[in-house]
Amino acid sequence: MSRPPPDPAEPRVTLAQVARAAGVSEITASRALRDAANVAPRTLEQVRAAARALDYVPNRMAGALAGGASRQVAVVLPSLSNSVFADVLRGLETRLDHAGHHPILGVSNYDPEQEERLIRDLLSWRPAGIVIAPAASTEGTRRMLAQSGLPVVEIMDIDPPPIDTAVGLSQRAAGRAMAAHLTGRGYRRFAYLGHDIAADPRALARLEGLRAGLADVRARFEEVLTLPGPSSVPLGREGLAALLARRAPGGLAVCFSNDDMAVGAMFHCMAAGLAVPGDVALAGFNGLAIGQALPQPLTSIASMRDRIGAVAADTLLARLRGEEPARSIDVGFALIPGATA
Amino acid sequence: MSRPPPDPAEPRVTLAQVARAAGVSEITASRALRDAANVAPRTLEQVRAAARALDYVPNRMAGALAGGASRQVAVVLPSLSNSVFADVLRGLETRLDHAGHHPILGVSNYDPEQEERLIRDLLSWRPAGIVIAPAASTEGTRRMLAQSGLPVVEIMDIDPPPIDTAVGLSQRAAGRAMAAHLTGRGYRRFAYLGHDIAADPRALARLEGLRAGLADVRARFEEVLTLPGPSSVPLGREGLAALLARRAPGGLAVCFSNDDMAVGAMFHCMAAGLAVPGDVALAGFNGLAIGQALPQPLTSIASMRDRIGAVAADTLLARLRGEEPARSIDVGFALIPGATA
DNA sequence: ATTTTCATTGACAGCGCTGTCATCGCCATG
DNA sequence: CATGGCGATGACAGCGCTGTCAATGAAAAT
Repeated sequence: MSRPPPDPAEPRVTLAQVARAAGVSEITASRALRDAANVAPRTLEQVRAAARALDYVPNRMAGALAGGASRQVAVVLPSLSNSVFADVLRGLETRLDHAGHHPILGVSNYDPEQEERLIRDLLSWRPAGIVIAPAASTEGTRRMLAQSGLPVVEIMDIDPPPIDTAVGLSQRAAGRAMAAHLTGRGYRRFAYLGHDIAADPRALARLEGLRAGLADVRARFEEVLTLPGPSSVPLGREGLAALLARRAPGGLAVCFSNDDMAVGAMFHCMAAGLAVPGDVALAGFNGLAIGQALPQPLTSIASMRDRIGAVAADTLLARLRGEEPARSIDVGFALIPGATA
Repeated sequence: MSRPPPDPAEPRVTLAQVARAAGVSEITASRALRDAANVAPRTLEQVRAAARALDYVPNRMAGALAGGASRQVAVVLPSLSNSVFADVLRGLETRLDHAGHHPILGVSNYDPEQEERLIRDLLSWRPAGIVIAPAASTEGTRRMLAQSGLPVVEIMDIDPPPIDTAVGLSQRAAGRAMAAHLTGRGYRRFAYLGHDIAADPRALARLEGLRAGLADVRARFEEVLTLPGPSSVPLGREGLAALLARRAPGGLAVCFSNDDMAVGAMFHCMAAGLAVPGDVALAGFNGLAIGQALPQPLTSIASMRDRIGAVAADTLLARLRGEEPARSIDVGFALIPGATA
């Protein structure tokens, strides 16, 4: 059982070798392997055969350096802890891959400093563009992105003025829509339960939308509780337990920063024998599959995350082709009435 | 509201300009910005100041081409649909980032052809190494990886003979452990409910482990049901409903390919008024947070996914430093007794 | 038959950086 | 005071590829 030799003098096959084997010049081989235009069919075949025979793997770094665009796309996400950004990433990767592009990934953990450093690092790979779900970005970050001269697609929220292009939904409008739904159903007592909001500008925007919506009917949150740490099922479960230790349930509608929190809250109600929505009403956000598979489907707002990823990729690719897509693309959201509020 | 000028003649700052501004040669500037060794403190400061003043962003493609290693790591995952690989990716990214490396991501969708194409593509970026959670890999894939001369870390399962290095757990042993747990608790009727198994070699390995464990007490699955599509909460819910349309629940223990399926099944039981584990016992796999936050914690096996990602990264980095870590690293697993079986 | 056109091919330079080796002082040593 | 050693710096070449423009020859046009 010996490890394959680390191949210290690794003599990688180069384009020059392929060209020699095919009996043509380097540049002709290069063209044959790319455009295929302006190359005689016979030559084309020879070059392809030689490449195949030698197991040639092009060196795209050299290619990108020499002239072509890089075909790598920097992707900066604030988190991979719940499925939200995993969904976005999936949509992104699929579409980029189809176009022969690949994501270089960075996760900022909602830390503006880390985000800035990350962007600086990723930019040094000279990507063709950048897709970012911003944390509370620093001024330096914005300047760097603007000055990079690259297409920049900011995803998730379309309300803040984009540096270049935005793809997502109006987080604020989503918040308002949920508030309207809840007040429309007759609820008059409200609480908010979220993860650490300071770091997550979109959760904050939704909260503000909720507040604005409640204010429309002169209602307000009795309590806004934010817990440290990323949103998660256990956090929602613990959170609701803590909240209900202080507040009478009767007719209280609780809004969550994310479906996973709401699902955890639902579990608490099940375990504590509380009727939903009779004793407590629960409203989530994102329309995750898990919420819809609950015995009672969760009241939520579908956020079409894979769509955001896909559209972000398409928008970026369009800009790379020199087109001028809209500065701001609203992929919308949909209220899911569910049965928990 | 005008888009920032696409900067057609984008004159990016180069090392040469920094060197000129600092009044030193290119190579000295290069050294100052990297090693900092063998550079006079005064020169060092001048170069750094110049770089800062010019907003210099190094071009690592050129750097990698010229000599240094690439500091990009190809990462190939079969899916991002459930949190399993998102967790792994998170662990990977964190550790790689700390070491100044970045993942280039590819998702194979459990398709061997796509996986092979993906690897070919990613290899053309001349990464420093590759981390892969293999689908049912083709012979071509294995050859390509072996001949690449790069460190290759295969993650998730340590049973198949690794091309180079493996980090994960014994999927088969995990299956056996669960079987032993269930038979030990007295269950004698068993069923298996999974997602499309043909494409997922690890789920298959676990199933075989389960079978082997059951065989130890002369038991076997009454039914092995695999549903098309990736594992998900709704799929588990529908799946159990379908299964119980054919099988009497009384004392049946159902094993799932993943916790999300089991959680869906739990929801079905709640909705259908079935007692768990009285009428049906449920056993998942992976120890996802959601399963543990259920009113009754799910019987499962914790698979330490972020740990796998972190260890995979560390192993790769160690190989890049020229060390010789073990060929196979077992991060283990832990049975979670839970309360559903 | 002569000129024009076009498809095909190649020579050359250079992308931005780093490894290698040479050079230059300056200091400590005898 | 001569010598060796060493820290600091730079010249040069080249990583593997592609854009640009020129050269070639054969087909098309006159």
